[in-house]
Amino acid sequence: VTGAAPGPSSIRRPRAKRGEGERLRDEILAAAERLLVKTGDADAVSIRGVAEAVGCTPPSIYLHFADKGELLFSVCQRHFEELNRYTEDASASADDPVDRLRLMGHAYVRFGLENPEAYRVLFLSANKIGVRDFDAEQLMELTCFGKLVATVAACIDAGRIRPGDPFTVACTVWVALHGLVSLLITRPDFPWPDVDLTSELIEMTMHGVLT
Amino acid sequence: VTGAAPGPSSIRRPRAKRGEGERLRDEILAAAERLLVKTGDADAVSIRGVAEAVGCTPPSIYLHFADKGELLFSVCQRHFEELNRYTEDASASADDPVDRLRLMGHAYVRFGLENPEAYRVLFLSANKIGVRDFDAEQLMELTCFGKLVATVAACIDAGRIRPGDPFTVACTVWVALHGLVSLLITRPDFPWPDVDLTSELIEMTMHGVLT
DNA sequence: TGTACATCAGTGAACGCGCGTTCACTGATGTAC
DNA sequence: TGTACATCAGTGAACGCGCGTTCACTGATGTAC
Repeated sequence: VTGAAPGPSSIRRPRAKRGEGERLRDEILAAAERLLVKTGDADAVSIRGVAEAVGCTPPSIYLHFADKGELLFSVCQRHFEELNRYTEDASASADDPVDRLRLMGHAYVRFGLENPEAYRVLFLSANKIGVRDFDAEQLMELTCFGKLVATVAACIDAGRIRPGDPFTVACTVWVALHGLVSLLITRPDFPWPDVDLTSELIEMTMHGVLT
Repeated sequence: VTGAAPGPSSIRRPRAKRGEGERLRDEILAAAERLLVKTGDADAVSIRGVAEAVGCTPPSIYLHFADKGELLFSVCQRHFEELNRYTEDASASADDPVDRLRLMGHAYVRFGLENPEAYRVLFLSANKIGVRDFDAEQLMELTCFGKLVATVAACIDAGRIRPGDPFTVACTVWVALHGLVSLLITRPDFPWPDVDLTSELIEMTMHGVLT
């Protein structure tokens, strides 16, 4: 009633110096990521919302991204890199391939539970982020699936996992882990048992796969 | 250019007879279900879209549903009933509890792959369908999870599955199956191996769990 | 050293669109007297 | 049998909103001569 703020919470950021136009690009990406994580829904992130969060106007975003799809695609790439960091760190800390497999599983689940909205965007929403898709090759690399296959192969070579196609085995392992993360995220209201379900599942998977 | 149709493809349905007002309710539900299955996205189903599909006007929908959330909630209930039919049929055809478990798993996956958009709505989207939630008790019943727990318990009693809490074991089994369905649905572009991954996963799960 | 010009980093206003929902209404059908 | 009235099953028009995107522009900073 007392007419406090002029518009919405529109704090204008200062215009970048001559050579620093790319700085806005980073700020847009960061803001889009924040909003995506906050809402967990690509549809809920709007160009206008991002612009307001950054403190610029909507058209400015088109100086750095062709359209909304390209913006969201870039955000996803960042999330994938974060996931890679999780599993990379985990697998680096063990020499035994079976231990490494276990640790990677735990790291994967931990990434999902600590970044549920990011996980939702990466694996739970339709793969059309805007118009753009990730192709098969990109997916292989980005989802750290390559590392998983290699680790499984090492286990098989060492005679620790029953002989079989490493790729297929890696798929079943990934599938099981993904099921856990996605259900814990989308159905937090389900009366989950009061045990460490992650360990429970990983041990079940291990037992199902080991020699 | 030749001005054929008057509005959009607006074919008006005839008004119901005096006592048959409830018929529109069914038609709305059916149309909403069709649209939901076609788009696979609750956000993409609009009151106006449903109205046009039915052949009535948007306000008519409010004669039968309080708001959009209530409409979508009702559609979900129908899908859950369909899922129950799948698993019911499958489990009825085997006496051995382990066989029954296997069959239920296959039926669950089959439901998901044959009704991907329904599955997406039930298990992949946020659990806020509009404003309404399914509560824990409803979920237990609707997802046919109770049957799964009972079957697992039967397996344990028969000494076929390693001793443990049936509920927890059922969770890990569900989690694994869900992971398969959801990844096959959301990532059809992933270079899945050319094997029956469903059987592969179910056998892995069984091997991980059986005595 | 001065000035015209190019470029960079944006802005302001508007476009047309589809959305959920509300409101006042209409016309057919039944019922009471 | 006639008529006033209630109810049922809707409709038409409008509300205000947020959206992606485009267009013409602006003002500061650098560069060439």
